[in-house]
Amino acid sequence: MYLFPHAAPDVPNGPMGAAEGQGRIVGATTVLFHQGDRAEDLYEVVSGVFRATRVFQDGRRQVVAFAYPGDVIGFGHGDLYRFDCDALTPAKVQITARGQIGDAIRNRPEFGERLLAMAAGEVASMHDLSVLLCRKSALERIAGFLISLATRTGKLANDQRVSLPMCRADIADHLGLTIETVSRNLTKLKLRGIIDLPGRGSFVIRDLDRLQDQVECEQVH
Amino acid sequence: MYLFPHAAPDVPNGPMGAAEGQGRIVGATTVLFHQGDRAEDLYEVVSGVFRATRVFQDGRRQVVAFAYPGDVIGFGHGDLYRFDCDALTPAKVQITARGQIGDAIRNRPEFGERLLAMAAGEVASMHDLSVLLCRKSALERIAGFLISLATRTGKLANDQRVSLPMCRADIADHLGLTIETVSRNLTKLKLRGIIDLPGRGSFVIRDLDRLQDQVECEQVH
DNA sequence: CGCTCATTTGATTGTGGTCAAGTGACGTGG
DNA sequence: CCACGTCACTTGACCACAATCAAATGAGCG
Repeated sequence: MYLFPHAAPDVPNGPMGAAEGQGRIVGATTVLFHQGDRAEDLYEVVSGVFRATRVFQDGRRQVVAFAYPGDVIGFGHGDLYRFDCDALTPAKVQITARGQIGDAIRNRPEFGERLLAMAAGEVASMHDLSVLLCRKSALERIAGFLISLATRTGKLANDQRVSLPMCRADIADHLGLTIETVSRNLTKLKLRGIIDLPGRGSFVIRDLDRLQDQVECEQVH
Repeated sequence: MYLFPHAAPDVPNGPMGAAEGQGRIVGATTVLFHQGDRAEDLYEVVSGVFRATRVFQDGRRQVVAFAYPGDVIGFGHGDLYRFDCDALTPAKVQITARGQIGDAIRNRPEFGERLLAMAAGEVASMHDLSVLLCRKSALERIAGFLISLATRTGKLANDQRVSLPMCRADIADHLGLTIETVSRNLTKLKLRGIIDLPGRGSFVIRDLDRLQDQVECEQVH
């Protein structure tokens, strides 16, 4: 679909190349598209954070992913977008019409390779999400989530303030938990001195080793 | 990674095209590759069913996916495979060296487009998995799993016998449940007359409508 | 200040996990 | 052919963790 973590570093001109697309500045809460809209564009996040949400008939919600700079949104849909996407912060996106992609691949095959590599990264990140969702304890999921946020913002170290632009409900719907459980376990991590919660929109890792110990479900090999 | 459901119908020569690769027949329990092996090949499932498994330090296991004919395995890894993959049944696979992919894209850009479409399908199926894992009740997950199996084998109808080549432990590790819970809920569906369990390796949908009612978490729109 | 909304905290319930025993299918060897 | 062993699965009893219901606290803003 859309999330290509860490594509940015080696993609100075953006994954689409500098030629395509136009930068667009959007405010917080701006909706890029709705579930069911015709899927006409790809969006590369230049700055800010976006949220991809699926809503179900019974009111349940799943936050499929959060998109950070370097991630690409809009890939992996059919004719219609499969989820809502809106901005959690003021943001900037680079837009590429999907219709141009076929042409672009034909004209510059290396572009196709790059897209493919991004798709592979996307698949890998969905794997990680499914592992997170399979982890039994709420504490493990939350610790894993915090680590993934810190990693993606390049702040996986002690005493760095990491922005937490999504609300508890978003975290809960992302991890398959309730807001109460998220809150309780964040508090638990804080009481243990592992993290700090200096206010609404951020957290600080105080003891990275112990935070990683919570996520003991690391892969063998 | 690897799962491109329903790619087969419109891909008569296999996703790699008839030219590449060689068919290979393997027996049940054959291991295609291990987690950590150098990721050198793509495998297209021609017949049979494969299982992709991640194992964690603490012994927990996740069955990331089951691969059916038309699905492709080995995509979306970095240098190393990210999971084990073995056959659940006697099977046949079509092998393409990953090293040839770059060349193939450069020479035949439409090949790149096709791979990209497959990757998109793969991402979509991982979305579905994450929805399945987020669904609250065990019954919903199992009902959803049964429906997805029936769909992928083209037997989504009443009174059709659907093969169930994976054991309870595989299902449990795929859905984030325990074997006992899987067993109990299969029994529950059977007692309600929704499915039949005519023996080890298969099930029969007796009341498709009610089975789908169990999975009421359908998407809006 | 007082409203609203997000978050936290508390009390209770319920689903699914855990531990344990029992059943059934299948294969082998006496 | 049947006894036995093994393995997968089922069933049962109990318990823990997270969901639910409910109330309190805190932050942001008019």
